[in-house]
Amino acid sequence: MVTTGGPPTVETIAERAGVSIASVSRVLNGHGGRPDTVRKVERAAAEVGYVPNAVARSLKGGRSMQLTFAMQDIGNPVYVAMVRQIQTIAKEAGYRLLLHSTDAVVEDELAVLRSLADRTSDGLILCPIRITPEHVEALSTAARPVVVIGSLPDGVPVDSVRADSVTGAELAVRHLVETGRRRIAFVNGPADTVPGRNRQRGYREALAGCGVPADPALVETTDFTVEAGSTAAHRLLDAAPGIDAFFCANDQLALGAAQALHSRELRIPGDVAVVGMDDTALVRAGWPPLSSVDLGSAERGRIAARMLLERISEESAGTSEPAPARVRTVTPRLVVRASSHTAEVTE
Amino acid sequence: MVTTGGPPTVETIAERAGVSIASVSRVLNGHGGRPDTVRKVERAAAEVGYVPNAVARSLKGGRSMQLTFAMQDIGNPVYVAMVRQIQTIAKEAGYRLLLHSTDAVVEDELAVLRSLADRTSDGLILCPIRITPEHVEALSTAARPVVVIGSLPDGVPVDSVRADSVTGAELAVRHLVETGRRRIAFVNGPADTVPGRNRQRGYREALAGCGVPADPALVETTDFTVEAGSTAAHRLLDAAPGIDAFFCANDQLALGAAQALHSRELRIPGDVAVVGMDDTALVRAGWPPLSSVDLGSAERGRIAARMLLERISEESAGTSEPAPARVRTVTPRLVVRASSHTAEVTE
DNA sequence: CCCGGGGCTGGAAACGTTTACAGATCGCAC
DNA sequence: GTGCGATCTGTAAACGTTTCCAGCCCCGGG
Repeated sequence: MVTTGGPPTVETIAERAGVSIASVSRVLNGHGGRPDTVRKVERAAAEVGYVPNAVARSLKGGRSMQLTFAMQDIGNPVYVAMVRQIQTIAKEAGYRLLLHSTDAVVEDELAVLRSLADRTSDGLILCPIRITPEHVEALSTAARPVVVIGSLPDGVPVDSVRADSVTGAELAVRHLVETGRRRIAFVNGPADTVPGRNRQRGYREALAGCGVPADPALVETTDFTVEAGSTAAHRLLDAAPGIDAFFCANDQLALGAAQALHSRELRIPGDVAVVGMDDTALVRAGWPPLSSVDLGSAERGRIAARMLLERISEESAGTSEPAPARVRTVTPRLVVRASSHTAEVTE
Repeated sequence: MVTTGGPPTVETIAERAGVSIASVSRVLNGHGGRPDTVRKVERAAAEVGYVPNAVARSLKGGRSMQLTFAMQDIGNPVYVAMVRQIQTIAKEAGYRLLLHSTDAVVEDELAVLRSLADRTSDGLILCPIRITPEHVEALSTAARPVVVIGSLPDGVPVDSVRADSVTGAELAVRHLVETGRRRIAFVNGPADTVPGRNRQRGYREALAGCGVPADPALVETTDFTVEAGSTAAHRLLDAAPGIDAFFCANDQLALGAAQALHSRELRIPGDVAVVGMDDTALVRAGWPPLSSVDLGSAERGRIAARMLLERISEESAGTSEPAPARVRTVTPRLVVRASSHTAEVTE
């Protein structure tokens, strides 16, 4: 009476093969069995097209073989790069990947963290844009291993992998100064975010380090989009004469700045150099190809995924004391392309 | 003795509240109960920070509340647009989203289809790049509802939502002809894919319809990337004199063509017009902003998600006969921007 | 006072799998 | 032939939830 219409289960196979469900399970998981038992079970399983119910398996085993990646908006190429790496590593290890766009809603991020307790996911990679006290609380009490891509306050017992935007910004500014630029404008993203603050700091410190005077009129703060970049660049060009370079906190902003320059018939890099940040696929979209600081998005994704898997296996190995939180920092790398050459050169 | 170290379960709450697990479940699902029972249970649940085990719930209920989206590569902005819509709709309906990159490996696509039987996912949205007989077989016997984004042979009992690339290509070519272009080159993606074939057909038919002679020397076939677009454009410009427009089967290809033109100091659209396809976020990345045919990626994603949810609820409503396969076609829309204006105009 | 009925409640089964345990089977050496 | 060990097998429990069903309580009407 197991031969109902539903999909085949171990019981269906057991009946067909004339053995117990325990034997079916053992054979199917390669845990031994007499040769003829193995044969009968495998045959029956193939005949009915048996596929194990992963949900039941998860319930028994306590592991869902799913990882979650939560970021604000998959539209951002930086997150796309991360998703790619994470997905690849997850797949290799036999995990599926759950995607979560939080739209930068704090409440959503917290909901994701809390829902770790529902056993749906074995671990979480989170890219928070801001860290509130609630985040710290939720991270500390997370029901499953979490890896944060971004910077965390000291003392939060959670692994993290961070970019070094300060150094990254310095790389860009120094490069511009070294190639003869002096009036270097800075188009930044929202200043109340961690990346925003750090990139601003790197910009200032590099200028100071190079002995170039800082001019507040050369800094604009706006959203991380192409349109915002264009608008900001226009504003800067109107207000501050003599700008010979744009350093932008983001490739999107840099593309926007490049458009503003084009529409004013200014030449890149002849009249004005442009350097972006993140080194996303977008650098090859515009003209000329965009110099950009690679903050290691792909690498951060890869490292985060590896760290998470490691935590998960540590956890299931049941070591008494959990290892202390690990922090990895990825070193930035400046990629010079035509948009910041001294003379106009095809890359 | 339920008070073990593990996470709280209905049993933990039942003990604490002095009621049975059945009552706990009922209260927590809002299925009535005496006021004081409700109070006790809710209080106990709050005290221990109870979160229901979604896996157990799935096992009992037969639904995982997860949808799967499988495409070749999340790096493609077209898929990003789809993911966004799908994720939004899934979330609204209480579903989580599983992502699957198949890297265009047929075997992977089939594996995804077959794994629908493992109960992990309640439905699948699939973007196949090619349809093999194995696909047809696997689609017909899929264990869960599937919606295909793309074109399916007649008779496959699966919902699908398709773009109309033929008409889309015609829109682009007609627009170019109407604005005075005569030597219209075509940079296509791989010709052995459905979109590749259809875009080629649209190009040819539009030319014929407009009375413009077709010249095989004006057509290049390559991969769907920026670099390939640039290379192909260079080849065409070398081989076929007098080209005054590029129609590209893809925004990436169009950006590549634009770069080739820039590096040859040809003006867009003054000397050569450029029109892309898909109307992705990339159209605003280059300069000038790119005209493009919107094939409705976002809309296709949205429709596919809705269709899938509808199928799922039909299925669980247990209607005797499944409704026949639905096919929806999204009508393309030409978005004219500066890259194909008759005279150079800032958008 | 007794009976009937409506709403709550608790016990138990079910979803499909893995696995501990005990019992069966086998081969082999004595 | 007997005893022993190793290997395999089947029964049953467990994972955490929802839900069927029977029984209970309480209340109102006769």
